[in-house]
Amino acid sequence: MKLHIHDTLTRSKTEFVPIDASDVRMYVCGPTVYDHAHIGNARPVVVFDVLSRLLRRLYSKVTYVRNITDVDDKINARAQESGEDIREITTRTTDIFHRDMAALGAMTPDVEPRATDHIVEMVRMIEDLIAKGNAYAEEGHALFSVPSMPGYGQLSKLDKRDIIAGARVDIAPYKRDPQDFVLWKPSNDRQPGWDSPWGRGRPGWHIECSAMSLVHLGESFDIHGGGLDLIFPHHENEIAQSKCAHGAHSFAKYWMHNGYLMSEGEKMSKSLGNFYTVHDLLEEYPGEAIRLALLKSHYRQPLDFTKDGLREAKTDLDRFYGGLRRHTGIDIGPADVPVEVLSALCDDLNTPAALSALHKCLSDLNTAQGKDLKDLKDLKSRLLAAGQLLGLLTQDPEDWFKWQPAGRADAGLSDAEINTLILARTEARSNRDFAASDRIRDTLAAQDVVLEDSASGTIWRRK
RNA sequence: GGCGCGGUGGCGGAGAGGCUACGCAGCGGAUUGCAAAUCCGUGAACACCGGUUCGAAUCCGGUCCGCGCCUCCA
Repeated sequence: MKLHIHDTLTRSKTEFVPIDASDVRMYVCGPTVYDHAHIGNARPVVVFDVLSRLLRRLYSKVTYVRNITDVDDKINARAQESGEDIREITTRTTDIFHRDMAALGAMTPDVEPRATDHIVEMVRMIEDLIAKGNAYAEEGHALFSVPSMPGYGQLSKLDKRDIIAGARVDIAPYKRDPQDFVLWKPSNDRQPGWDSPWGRGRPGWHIECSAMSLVHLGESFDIHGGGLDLIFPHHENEIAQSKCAHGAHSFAKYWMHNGYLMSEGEKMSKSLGNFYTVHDLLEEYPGEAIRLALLKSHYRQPLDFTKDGLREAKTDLDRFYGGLRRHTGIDIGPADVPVEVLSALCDDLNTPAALSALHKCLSDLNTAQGKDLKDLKDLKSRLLAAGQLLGLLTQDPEDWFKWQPAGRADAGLSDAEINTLILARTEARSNRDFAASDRIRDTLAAQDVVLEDSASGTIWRRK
């Protein structure tokens, strides 16, 4: 099946044709590790995780690179405030990021390069740009000369006048042109720095991604992804650096950007305090519910992330896992992903349409009572295969229903206590003592434990 | 000011010139000791004003509302 994606360069949906079908290469901008990832950081991780899963289904080999930015002035500022060592901040934050993203069901990228491991390549690239006349050194800085690149501004569709008119600060004296941007800047003794032809310093923001994509994917690769907010200046400048260094036909063939996030109807901002970190949300909700809440809208649409939406996503998953739990005894076999799911994803990653098809799979399974075993096995296998492609429905239903929030003040009833109460209730029911039976059910309900009676016994779940 | 995105039923959210998804919630029914779960059925929408068209939620123009970006520092 042919994959179509929306390319930011042309602002239109186009057929995806890989440069090399035997190795599809994708680069996505990863986090700057100075603080916990918020839900806005999680969106591109989840979106491009789905894309990488889809690509792996369509092509024999995929190389997915997502970097860690561990040198940045925001990190330096954090170290200044807290007194914590920069290395400690970046290591600790990276570990938490890994755990949080794993909880969202995001697979580890094939390569996760760190900026500080690629300083040599960055310096080499800057030297190359200077040698080619696309950059210059001035007062300990190295700067990219924007007028040296004829097509600058193609990704963001900004022209020179707009960029200068929009500049929010006075133009630094070491710039030859107001649009020029920093490739390398000098560091003082308290700032991290590396020796370079321009003195001890550190890289500018954009050069790292140009250098890391070069090392791990080559001069040309297929897809470059990230959030909408990175189009300008970050991606525009990456294009400038890489194309000037390696030729007009080099660098990313397609650009994909996910839409921005709002939170509870307002734009996310620290002053409003409506800033959900993934880490905090995971204290209250299963990671899979967060993932589903993100995938319920199309990746390019604006998304208003709310607790209500999260609760709804959890309810959706209760239904899916409920269906699976009812068929626990049915083994699964190899199954094709339903064509509706695959075609939805191949249409520019239309996850809402794919989820709609996933619900159809569930209905098919739920209405299959009385059908023979082979049908049930097929239906269950198809549902799970479809879920797998979306990174959903990957856990044991029992684990899903027994999950309880880590952030809860009182731990509630243990599994064993619940089972004991259910046993007592079953005894009461067999004596037709429904008053006692209902009392026990009310007790459990007060602890957010819901019972379901069936011919084969009573099962329970936490709400 | 410049560039760009969006406004769909009570809610979430696809689609996109005639076939009007899907989910949650609601309502009616089946089932159940009663529930829960499940199943069956069901009402309900395309921000506003013009235009194009046999036909517009979908295309065009305008209005209103919400949001993003406008380098290096923050």
